[in-house]
Amino acid sequence: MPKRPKVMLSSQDWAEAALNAIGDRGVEAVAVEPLARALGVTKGSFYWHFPNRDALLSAALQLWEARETDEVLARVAQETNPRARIKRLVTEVNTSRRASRVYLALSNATKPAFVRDYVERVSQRRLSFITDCYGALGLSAERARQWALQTYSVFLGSLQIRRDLPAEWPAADDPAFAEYVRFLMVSLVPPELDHIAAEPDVQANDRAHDNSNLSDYGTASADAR
Amino acid sequence: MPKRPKVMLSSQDWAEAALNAIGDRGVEAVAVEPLARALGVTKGSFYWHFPNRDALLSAALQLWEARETDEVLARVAQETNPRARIKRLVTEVNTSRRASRVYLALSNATKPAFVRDYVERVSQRRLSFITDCYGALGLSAERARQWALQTYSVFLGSLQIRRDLPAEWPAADDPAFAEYVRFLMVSLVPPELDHIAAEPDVQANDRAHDNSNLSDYGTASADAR
DNA sequence: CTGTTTCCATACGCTAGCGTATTGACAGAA
DNA sequence: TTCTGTCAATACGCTAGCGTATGGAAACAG
Repeated sequence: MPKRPKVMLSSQDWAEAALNAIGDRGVEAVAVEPLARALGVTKGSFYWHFPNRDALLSAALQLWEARETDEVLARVAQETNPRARIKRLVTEVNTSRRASRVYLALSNATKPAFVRDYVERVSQRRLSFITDCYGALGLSAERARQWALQTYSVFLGSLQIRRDLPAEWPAADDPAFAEYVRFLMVSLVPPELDHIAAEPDVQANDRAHDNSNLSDYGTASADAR
Repeated sequence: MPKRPKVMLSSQDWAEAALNAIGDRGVEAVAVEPLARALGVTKGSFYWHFPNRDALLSAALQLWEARETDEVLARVAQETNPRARIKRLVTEVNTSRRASRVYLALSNATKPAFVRDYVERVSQRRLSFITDCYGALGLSAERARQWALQTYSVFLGSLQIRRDLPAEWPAADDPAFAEYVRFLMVSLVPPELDHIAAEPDVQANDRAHDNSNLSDYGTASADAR
């Protein structure tokens, strides 16, 4: 006697489950039949909502890209000055463990080629955001680019260390974590950078209002090279 | 009439091919029949040299771990002082593109659980090596640990950026690359660290290492615009 | 009550890859 | 020559997952 769940599945539910599977066991785990089993249904359900597996993956990736953008916007809304934004970024590496795993899994996927497109767009957007933060401090384009590459490298590397050597990484509640973040900030946004903005570049304050570079997909600074 | 190649395959050849497959298309690509086709033989050859697929993967991983250790030793042999060693490390991120891809592929693999053991050992060894470099500069254990985490993060993050956003990364022959490395070194091994051994005030690092971050480079590149 | 739409189950064929069993070719030793 | 060990080809069965086809049950409309 198969029980009939009153609540029926939507394509959103499938995409959500796919994203979870990616975070837990990688892109390969986005398989129709195993996912159906996990959701308590069969393939028959899936192939009503989606034409094939790639469509599910695309839906999951769109969901991911949208959320990744939303989260960045949420972080931006809270912090106003560039220094606080960068610190926020470094700190929040340790908040959503799941988001980290999803990103790492996706960034390494090769099988469906279109995954790379999503990863590239998100990565590009993140880097552009950081670059803009340094630009708002009054740095030149080339110099902001260097600082941003360094900071984004630390950001990405932290994700990996926390995954591959969790014992070496201080827990978020450990006081050593806060201390390490302060340590990082000295290297990533040294105090002198604030004086750069004050001295030679008076329009640095105007740049503080310029949040629009987040909605334009980061193409503005992409052609800076 | 099947041609008989005079040179027969050894288990080493299989392990080598497996490593290449990992670097090119991920751990999933270590499949018996496809690899056999690539080597111009059939499964019959493989199952004489190995009992199963996992054995091949183990062989490839042992090969990888051994070489990873050897390469580090080779790097150590060339550079004597800690500062040069760290710079070497950062620079050589861009030398062996293949080794980078292999590491990234392995570090994201989940399917055969024992892969994680190899990755963890290699990662641990790398981090310890960097920590020792900073320790050799006279830093306390806790301090060296922070610096090492930062440097290893940059190291790992650079690998990812170069893979996911190759357009944003300067080519090894580009003069911008050498400039970026010099920029990084100021953050990762600031000059003050050399004098720490003489003055054991560990807390002074925070203040000390921020006094020449920009003076070094503000002159090096006359920013246009 | 009858028909239609929506969502899911079942059954089927297909492919790729794993592992086994058997046979065969060739080289060197006896 | 004959025997034996080494390396490889072939043939087979098995599993997991994709995609299709078809049927069925519930909700809703008329």
